[in-house]
Amino acid sequence: MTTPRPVGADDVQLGASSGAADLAVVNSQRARSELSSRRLLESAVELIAERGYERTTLVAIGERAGYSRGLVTDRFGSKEKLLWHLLEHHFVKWTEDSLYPDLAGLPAAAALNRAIERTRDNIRLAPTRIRAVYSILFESLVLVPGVRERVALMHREHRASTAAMIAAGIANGDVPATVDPEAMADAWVATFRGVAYQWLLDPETFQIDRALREMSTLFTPMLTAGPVGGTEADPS
Amino acid sequence: MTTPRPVGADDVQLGASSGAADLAVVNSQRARSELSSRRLLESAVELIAERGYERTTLVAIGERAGYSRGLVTDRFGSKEKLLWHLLEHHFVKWTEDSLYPDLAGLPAAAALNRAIERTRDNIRLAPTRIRAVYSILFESLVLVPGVRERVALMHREHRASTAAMIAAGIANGDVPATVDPEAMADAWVATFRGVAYQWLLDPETFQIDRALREMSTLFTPMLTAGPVGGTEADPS
DNA sequence: CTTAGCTTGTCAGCTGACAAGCAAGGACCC
DNA sequence: GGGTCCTTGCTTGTCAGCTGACAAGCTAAG
Repeated sequence: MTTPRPVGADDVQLGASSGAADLAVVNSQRARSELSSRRLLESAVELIAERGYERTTLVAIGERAGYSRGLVTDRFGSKEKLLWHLLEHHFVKWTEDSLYPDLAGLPAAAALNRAIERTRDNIRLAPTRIRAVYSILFESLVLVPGVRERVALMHREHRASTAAMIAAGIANGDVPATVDPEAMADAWVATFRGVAYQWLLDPETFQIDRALREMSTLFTPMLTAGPVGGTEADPS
Repeated sequence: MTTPRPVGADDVQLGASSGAADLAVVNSQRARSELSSRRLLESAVELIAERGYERTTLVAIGERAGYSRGLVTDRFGSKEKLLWHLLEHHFVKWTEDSLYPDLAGLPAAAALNRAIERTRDNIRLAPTRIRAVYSILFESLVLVPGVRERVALMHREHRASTAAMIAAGIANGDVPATVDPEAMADAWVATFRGVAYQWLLDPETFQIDRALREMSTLFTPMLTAGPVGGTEADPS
């Protein structure tokens, strides 16, 4: 038995598949374990995207990755630790390291539109990963309490930072003073999650691009201090 | 063994607890079975609201209702059939028989505000039942495929009827012609679901009343053909 | 030879389903 | 009205399938 040596946050670059290197058999032990860890994570993400976390079996993860059923436990310690790894790595880290910096300094309306664009790009580029993330977010409602609390905290922070952004916009006149920052942040995050929910629920029928566009149509005027109270109804 | 005799849709009026009758021991067999069915459904709803469907055990349902573990299967046939019963009874039936008629004939903006009010009332009056329903909606993403398809269908219909309502509003001038009915319906349903999600996720912190109010603030102007493009910014 | 990577054997806990059985209700007959 | 017997409501015994965890062991790297 190998001592459970949890994969560090930066051991693995999931999604950045190094392509041909997979076959150029570098048999160094370090390389082997990195490869297998990456494959395990990929399998896990795929399976979670397909059927959620609870219905995903360690056996299934191992087999799809081309290994045995025991490797996941050996690598990550337990199934739940794997979940935490995915949660922190794919969601929290992405939000904090990639999304937030990208929005920094933008006026509120522009920032929210940028967030929409980023989401659309992500869905186009890595739909499986996004599905897996959202799957976990929704499933967290009925998982181990700890996970739900973590996700709840993420959302609290997300609402808070959105509200802060809107409040800043009010302070320097970009956003109408009639807006309630916290309430608006509630609605913003809600719409985002609801769009994701419907997409997961019914990928074939629900047109997520249209829905994201509509979000922009809906929120932009509310966050824009129009020249004189225009609904932008008549740009002709 | 008793032949599995599934409870008919109108055998049981869940929630309409007849109060004192519980103790006024009417030992008629018919009365006994109605009482036990009602109690079983109540327990199931409570437990699903607390921990979701999959983590709810037949043993737990029976025990909480004051019966044995075997009764649920005997009454409903299987755990999954119980789920279907709740789904059709609590959600579909409520929407079609109670909500839709209530909105009929109202202008779009008024109808949507009425839907918000109804939701708020429901949450105040029967929070547990509402939590259970939403729990099932979100959990359906990772349940037996059949359930998910049913829920997806419900949402398709819900979007369609919302879009139709908006389109009708455009036709008779209540709603600005710039609005895209389908896209608006997408966003509307999305916001509703996202508000519910955050409420389930974090009941203590998320202020659902505020969020519902903000939904109104957000959608009402978009669905109202203002006198002359007013954002309703200044009602003073 | 030592250690790391990975596999396989094995086990225990849980859960839903089903069948057999018990006790109380209720209809029918006298 | 009271006794008999069938029916209904409910319980308990039991089982099989699944799954995550752990330990021992094999193979190849170093």
